[in-house]
Amino acid sequence: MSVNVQLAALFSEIALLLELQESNPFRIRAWQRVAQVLESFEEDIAHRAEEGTLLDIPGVGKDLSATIQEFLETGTITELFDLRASVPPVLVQMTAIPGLGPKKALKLYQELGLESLDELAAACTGGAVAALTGFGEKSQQNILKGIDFVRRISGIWSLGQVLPAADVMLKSLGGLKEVEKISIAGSLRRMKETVGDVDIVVGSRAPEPVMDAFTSHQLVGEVLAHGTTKSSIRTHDDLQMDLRVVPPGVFGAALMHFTGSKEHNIRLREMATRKDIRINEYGIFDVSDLTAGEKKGDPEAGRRLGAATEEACFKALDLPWIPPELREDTGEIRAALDGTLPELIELEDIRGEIHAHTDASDGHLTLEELIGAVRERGLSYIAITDHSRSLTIAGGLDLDRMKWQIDRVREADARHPDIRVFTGSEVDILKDGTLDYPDDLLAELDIVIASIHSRFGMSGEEQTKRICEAMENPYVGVIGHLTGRMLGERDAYDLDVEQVIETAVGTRTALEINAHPKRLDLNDRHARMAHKAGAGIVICTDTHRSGHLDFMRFGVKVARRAWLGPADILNTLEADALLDELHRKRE
DNA sequence: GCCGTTTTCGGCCCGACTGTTTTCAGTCG
Repeated sequence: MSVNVQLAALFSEIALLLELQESNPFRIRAWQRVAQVLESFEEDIAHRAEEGTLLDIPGVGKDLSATIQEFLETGTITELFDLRASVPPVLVQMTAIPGLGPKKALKLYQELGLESLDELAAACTGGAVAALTGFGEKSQQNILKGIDFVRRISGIWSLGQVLPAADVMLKSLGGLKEVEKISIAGSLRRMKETVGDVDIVVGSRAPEPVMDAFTSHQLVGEVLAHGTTKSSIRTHDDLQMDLRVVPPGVFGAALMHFTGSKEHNIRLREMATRKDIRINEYGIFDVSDLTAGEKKGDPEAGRRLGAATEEACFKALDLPWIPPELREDTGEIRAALDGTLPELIELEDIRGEIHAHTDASDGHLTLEELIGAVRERGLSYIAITDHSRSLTIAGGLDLDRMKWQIDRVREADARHPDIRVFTGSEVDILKDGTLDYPDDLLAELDIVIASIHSRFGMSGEEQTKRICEAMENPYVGVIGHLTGRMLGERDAYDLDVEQVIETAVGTRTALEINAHPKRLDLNDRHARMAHKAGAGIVICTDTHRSGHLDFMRFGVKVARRAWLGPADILNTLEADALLDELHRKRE
């Protein structure tokens, strides 16, 4: 885990502990804000500290910069140490229960003297919670359910897990005659690599039938809230979905609001407030002529400057439309103001796939089936990159089979004049950084992707050296799935990503954005870092089965979140130009 | 705790739903 991410987690913990101490809410927000900034901060925070430019980071002042320094120098934060000692751990556990925040957790702790979630569950069963003022029978039941939920679920979902359910719900609701407009919102629309829930926004003049259809849908396991404009459900698989229904005339404002991110919205509103403009889910309002009382009562008070579409809302703020993938408060508002928003890559820009497995190793498609699938999707080239000999578990090809493979791929290429079929391999990087095939074999291949599939436990220093060593090989065009992480299953192995990127630039080796929804590796932050440093980037699906080529859209989304355009991705090039790029290091 | 093309002090985004209350606090997104 990078220092930035470590610090972000610690700052979030400090914010929560301060909240449980009933500190000044704005002080709490200061810690939260910097935690969020650090999470997506591209540069290594240690470098900024060395440069002495910590104070230039938005939200970092005298105290927080001193805390960052302290952590970098000592590995600990005194304030956090003290907070942990003074806040009972059960309070932190309680705030993970849906519906329980700091205030209620504190009340339960103080009134009932609880020390664990088990004791809280017992207090609920015994009726002690319902007897407290501010709580009742319903709260008591909800807390019991919540404890069960906390113990069962991580609340982190990968895109591949949520999209099918989201599509089903979107289709069902979209088919209702009352629904005029509908869209996914929230982190799923921003295409974060993992999401906590599914947000849907509907434009309709008749909200009740839409709400009823939503809360009684066959996917629903439990209804969490059911209002006239807002409802929440949990599916049988424990995935939460929130639906918001607004009049079609304010759909754009609602979509913008519920797409977030929260930090992006806050930044926009802070900016708008200075100009006496109010932003909410009903529109962008000029409130300069209103009294304080008028502003308070009616969320739609004032002169509406925009609401129907997102474009109109951004225009009302003198901004161009900002793509959802950029709305993370990482400089997109500044760029929009300056007119320097990047042109982002689209799925249609991708010309070919260069990482795919056939049934010669562990893929499920024959060579011909794979070529057919490539043709169906309008791509113009494919590289056949089956596994190398050491990866016996995945049917890696030994030297003889590899030679057979090269011949049959060349034959296939000749058979299909409309699709360029490249020879290739996903060759294993061995423990010492050498490759699983000799150089004279690699030299025959059009495309060599080098990846790590073994010894994930090596130290960060060793692992970094191993990968950098592999990049020094002149035939290695691409490093596959750089960090090896599997979302929800396996953490990234220890690695100095900055060092690897530097070597990639120096050796002219491209880095892969692996588009499999469980991998998404490089992630958006690393991809942005790599591009800024000048590394070449390809987006690959690592196809093993029918349908996997469609993962490309996930990889494209990662690239978009990394601010990358078509010119920044190598497999937007035509076949020959791509090969030239990947072979430059062979010269 | 941070911050300033209205401020170095006084602000700091906005609204819906729930459950418990007789008008609202807490939680959530």
